[in-house]
Amino acid sequence: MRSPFTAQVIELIRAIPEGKVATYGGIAAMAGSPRGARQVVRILHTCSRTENLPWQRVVNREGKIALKPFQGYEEQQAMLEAEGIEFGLSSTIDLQHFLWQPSSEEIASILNMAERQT
DNA sequence: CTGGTGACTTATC
DNA sequence: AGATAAGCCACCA
Repeated sequence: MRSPFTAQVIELIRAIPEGKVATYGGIAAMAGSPRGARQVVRILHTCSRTENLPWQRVVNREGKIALKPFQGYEEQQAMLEAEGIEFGLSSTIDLQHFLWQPSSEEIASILNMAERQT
């Protein structure tokens, strides 16, 4: 049994389309907790393996990979590039082009889906 | 209950 | 641009 917030975050991450990325804070905000970026981190830690999450599509607010080089940075970059996401000179993703920005209706639909799963 | 912990974010220098 | 500090909050021991 997960908290509603956790279930919502998981569904939101699952809903990130291929070729797009989302930010930690953005996911948290969609799940109703604008300051909950660290919760998203924790959920990725605990659920990325077991929940089949596209964890590579979550980056920090600068559009950069948050992982340390020894934690899988290269793996993440490779997966994103394979989806068509481009990295700039300083390994930065252009959020203007690649940030996932669902409509409020989409978000509501996803959150609804999370609710059904409990 | 208390304190520690993050793949974060914001403010400040 | 880079470093530092403080804020953040659900979870866990």
